[in-house]
Amino acid sequence: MSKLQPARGTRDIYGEDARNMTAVVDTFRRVAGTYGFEELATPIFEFTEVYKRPLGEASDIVSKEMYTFEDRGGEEVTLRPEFTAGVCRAFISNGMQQKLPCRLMSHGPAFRYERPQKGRYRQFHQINAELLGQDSPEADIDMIAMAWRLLKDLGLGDKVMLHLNTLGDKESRADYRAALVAYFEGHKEKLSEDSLRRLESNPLRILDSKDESDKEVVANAPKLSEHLNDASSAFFETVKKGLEAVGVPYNHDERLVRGMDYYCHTAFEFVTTELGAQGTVLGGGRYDGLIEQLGGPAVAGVGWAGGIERLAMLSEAGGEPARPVVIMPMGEAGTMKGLEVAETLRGEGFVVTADRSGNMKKRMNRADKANAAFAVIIGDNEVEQGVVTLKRLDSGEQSEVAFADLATAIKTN
RNA sequence: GCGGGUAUAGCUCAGUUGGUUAGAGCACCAGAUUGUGAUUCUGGGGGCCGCCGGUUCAAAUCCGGUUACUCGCCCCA
Repeated sequence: MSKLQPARGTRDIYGEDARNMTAVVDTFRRVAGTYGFEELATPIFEFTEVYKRPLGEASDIVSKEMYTFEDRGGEEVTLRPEFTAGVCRAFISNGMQQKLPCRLMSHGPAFRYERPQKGRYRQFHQINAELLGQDSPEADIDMIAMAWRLLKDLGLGDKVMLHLNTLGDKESRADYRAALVAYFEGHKEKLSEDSLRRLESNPLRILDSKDESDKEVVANAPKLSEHLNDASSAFFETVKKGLEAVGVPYNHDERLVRGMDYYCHTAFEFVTTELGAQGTVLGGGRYDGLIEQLGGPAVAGVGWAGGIERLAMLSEAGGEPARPVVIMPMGEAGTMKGLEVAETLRGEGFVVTADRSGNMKKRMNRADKANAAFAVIIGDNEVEQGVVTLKRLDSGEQSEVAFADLATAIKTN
């Protein structure tokens, strides 16, 4: 057992995992591209202020979830825990409000100092899409439709379910929050210890508590849908109608909430039951107050982020790598000719590697393990005659082929 | 930060009521075949039994601690 391990909550990604994750990102790029999104790569760390300001000093998030450091120049910096704040900062920094709307896609690592679990790492990877500068419900529909198309393209149409809710506008939210707190205050004796704390810090979170006694209390709690003002319910109705129009199945989940108060209207999550407690595979919503809170103009925003590891685990979209052609030169002349032949074949689009060490048996053995389709043997005999010995590894049959005919012979075999 | 489970070879795992040189399969290396693989046969390398301490004549095995992994809780921007 080696003592050299990656740091807690981090891991090396290679082989099948790497292929699956790459496939998720490739699919994301292609799909988001068809919705007019362009790439924005922000730094993976920012001044701590960028992440801290929208959250409020005292929250658990700031105090125990962020990777925060003081750098050598004495600056407080934080490894990005999510994409949205950094994207909004980039939007402000680069004056992007000059050409609204902005459709921005990003992907890469993010960091949270948490206890690792299945599908939850300290360094994890996300795909992220933000649509800035559209405050109409149709923008929300576009975003959800795009997420749904991505999930379907990843083969997850049957494995995930869309949970949808509205948080209403500022006024509706404040109204509801007050009603909710009043209700829970009257049922304190039945609430769990955790929820009593939440009553102070984040009452909406009591709604998705996993405690059985809490669930009983929640069942009769006032509903947000009963506290929506006209504008808010009209907004939500449009979103629902739009989803039906574009064929995205959804489930109105009144317990789906967001804690931070820059969120408004649409909140959604695509959830699977196949990943234990970490069922959310992609989630997002509308955050019209965020950019202003960061010190920018009043620009509306709606976006989502998806966990690449979780999506990759479910979809296994990576497939197998292309089968290589392995060059096996024998002798000096063969080695030189082998270099030349390899380059020619690569130019034709083949995956070509060379195995120049060991006896023929070893080389064949390695070629077999590499899942090679062909072995190309080039010895002194072959060089003299201007041919190679081409062996098809699946059948074991082999024949001599002129240099000039090699690419064609491989293609047609 | 809090609770449960697990820790034996590169991987997956056996290992009896504590008992003498700790096993298997797969993988790896070599040979049978010095220019022909995947099948077969023969042989081989590899383990401080996570770590530290305790009980005992004796610990992979029992006890305590610790670390890592894992499942859940908190949190989830």
